[in-house]
Amino acid sequence: MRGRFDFYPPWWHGRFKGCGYRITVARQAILEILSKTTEHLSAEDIFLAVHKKCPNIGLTTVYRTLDLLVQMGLIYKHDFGDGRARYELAEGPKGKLHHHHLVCTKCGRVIDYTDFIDQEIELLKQTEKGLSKKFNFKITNHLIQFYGICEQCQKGN
Amino acid sequence: MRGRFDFYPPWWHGRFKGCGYRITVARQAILEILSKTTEHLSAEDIFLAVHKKCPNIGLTTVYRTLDLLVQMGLIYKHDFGDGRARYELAEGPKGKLHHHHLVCTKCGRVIDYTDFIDQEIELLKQTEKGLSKKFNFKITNHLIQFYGICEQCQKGN
DNA sequence: TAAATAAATGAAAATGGTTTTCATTAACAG
DNA sequence: CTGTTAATGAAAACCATTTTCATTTATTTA
Repeated sequence: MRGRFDFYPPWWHGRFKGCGYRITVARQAILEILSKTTEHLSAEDIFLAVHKKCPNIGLTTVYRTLDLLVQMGLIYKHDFGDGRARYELAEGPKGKLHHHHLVCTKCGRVIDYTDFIDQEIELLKQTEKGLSKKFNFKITNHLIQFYGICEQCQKGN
Repeated sequence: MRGRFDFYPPWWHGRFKGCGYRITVARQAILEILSKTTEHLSAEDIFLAVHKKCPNIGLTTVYRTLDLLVQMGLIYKHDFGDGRARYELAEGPKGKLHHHHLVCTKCGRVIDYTDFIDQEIELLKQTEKGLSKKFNFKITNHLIQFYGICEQCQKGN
């Protein structure tokens, strides 16, 4: 049975129209993949997932689409130090909790956490203010990440 | 005129000996370059600088030496998002102030800052403790970085 | 001090994620 | 439906970094 909103176009259509971008099969497929996972997918991950449904979509298009989505602010591009970029939906129609990441340096697992975010934000705000003033540096962004060994890797192997 | 300590081997010799590593011309040259700059040099920067004095030292050796130095904890390897790793001496014989970085997303300039570090460290400590407990994650490292536009880039160009 | 040995090195090739090129296809305004 | 132009796919290019392998060199041993 169809949900109540299935007759309306996906929420991101407006964003595309507003920017003059075309809504293509590839772009819809890629956004669909990203909106159906909580993982941090690499370009290749996304390519493989998209490929199952649309085998004619190439890796190049995946990269180009991801760049576009990052530039539009629809997704985040992360570097967890494993030599490949990872992507994550920035927000859904309902919005999404701001979070930071715990990265396991052994298996590469990434854990999102929202705890302590308030304190972090507070500190960041103060630091940003101080640094902006002292160095006359206009801060637009920050990166906080913790590295270590996850539960699983501490136990077996 | 020679300084008082020029007759003693450089302070890192002990570290090498202790680990069973050999003290070679290339390693000394690379460490010398790194200890004479406050900049965040890329492997190629270092290769070029070393090349002036010792044209026979190859880029491969620079990469290998940098890996070794990182592993020994003598230098830090940073990723400021410009597609190449950057290296910085971790500490001198007198030690070095712990600092974080402000990265200009326009020109790539990196500013070290030590201000607010105490508060940051305090927050990090608390956060690490909380996260370790909640996720049973053994945190070994963290990354804090601010991005924005530097003074020069705000003005001209 | 000279020979032995194992680590370190240089040059060239390989790797691998990402970007560019260019001819073709498809979205969508009219 | 048709023309315009953005979007695309395939292949090649890119570029920082790593690997291979034969040679050199720092250090050990005799």
